[in-house]
Amino acid sequence: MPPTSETLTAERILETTEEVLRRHGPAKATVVDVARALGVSHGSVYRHFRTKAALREAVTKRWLDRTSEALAGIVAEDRDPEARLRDWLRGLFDAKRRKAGDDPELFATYMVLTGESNEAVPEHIDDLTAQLTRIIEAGVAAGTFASDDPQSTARAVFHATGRFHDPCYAPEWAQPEAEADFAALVELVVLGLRA
Amino acid sequence: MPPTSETLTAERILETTEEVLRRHGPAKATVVDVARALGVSHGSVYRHFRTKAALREAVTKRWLDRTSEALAGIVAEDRDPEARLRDWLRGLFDAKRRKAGDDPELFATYMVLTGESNEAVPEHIDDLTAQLTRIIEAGVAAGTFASDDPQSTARAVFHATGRFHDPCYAPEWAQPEAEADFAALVELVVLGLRA
DNA sequence: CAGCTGACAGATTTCAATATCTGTCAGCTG
DNA sequence: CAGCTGACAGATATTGAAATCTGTCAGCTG
Repeated sequence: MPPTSETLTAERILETTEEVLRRHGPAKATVVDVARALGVSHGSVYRHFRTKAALREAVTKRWLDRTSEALAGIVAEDRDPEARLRDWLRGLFDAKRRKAGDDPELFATYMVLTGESNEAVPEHIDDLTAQLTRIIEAGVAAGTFASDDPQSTARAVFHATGRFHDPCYAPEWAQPEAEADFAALVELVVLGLRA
Repeated sequence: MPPTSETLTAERILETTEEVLRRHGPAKATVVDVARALGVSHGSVYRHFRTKAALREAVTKRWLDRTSEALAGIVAEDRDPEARLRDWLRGLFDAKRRKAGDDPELFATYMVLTGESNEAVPEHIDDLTAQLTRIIEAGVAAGTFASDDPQSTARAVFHATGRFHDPCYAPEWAQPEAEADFAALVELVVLGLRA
């Protein structure tokens, strides 16, 4: 829990809200709980976030952004685009699977939060498809990928691999055939992209 | 509603259960309701179905099988495998989208039912991937598709197109970009299959 | 006076009493 | 006597009263 004597900042509220969500779950985590954990009145929390929904959405955005940032490194590298695409898809799958497997309750909590939020998820998907677009553009430039519209192709690749990053499939990720299915799907997608 | 004077048969119970589910929804449709609609005591329903869950699962299976049967025709045709694959994927997408769009409440009801059932959905998926496998095998035989393991490739195609047949994406099917996204995804998949 | 508090109204959630449902079975009926 | 009925026990769902929460704001405090 963060120290209670510093000035109250949006950042500290977000950290504490994450903590309260982890402890109480999405259904029982109240603004009053967050305020109590921070040692302030709940009115002070409303000074930084207009509504409870806005607070939850901000927490959700932070959580999603952590995944995007981890993958941004692969996009920025200067390597064979096909290898980067494979690593990027693998990185996304592993990150999601790890989150879902390591702490299923927390993952379920964020599933509820993303379901509530209208902005956070589309923004996250835009982030990710923008990254994919850059990799595919690099592949087209290098002559290894064929695409007359990298943005649309990136969407197609993102949709095609949904089974291995969309949270609604999280239960399947633990099954033994998941690895082979992932490999087969990536192979199909990469073949479809080749010039 | 079916006539009440005929002998009580599993088939009549299933029809009436569908009717009751359509009218009352999954949460409020009880075995007593079904028995009342049939003009019998609920004990008689339990003579044909051991539990309420078994009754619901049987209704779910019937519903899913109707989709499989509609697509089986395309598999059996004697045409260019690539064209059949395109038609099959289009047929699956259209069938699901129509079900979801025409009667959203009934679709939501069946989403609940499939969520309850442990057998029906995997069986349905096995049905569909078996159909896909036959089309891909035909393509390999004809030399238009490349695959060293049509069954695994069929799974990959099924997974790749999940966004356009998996009910968890039903809300997206009504959006204007769905058509273009579907076309782009089918193109990617077909390119990935070409010999 | 910028930032925090705490009382407040209306909305939401909890909880326990009450009603309904599931699944069984002894016995009725045609 | 094959098939159906309806009463029953335990499980589940509904209901409404009480408790809690959300969001506001007038006023306190450093």
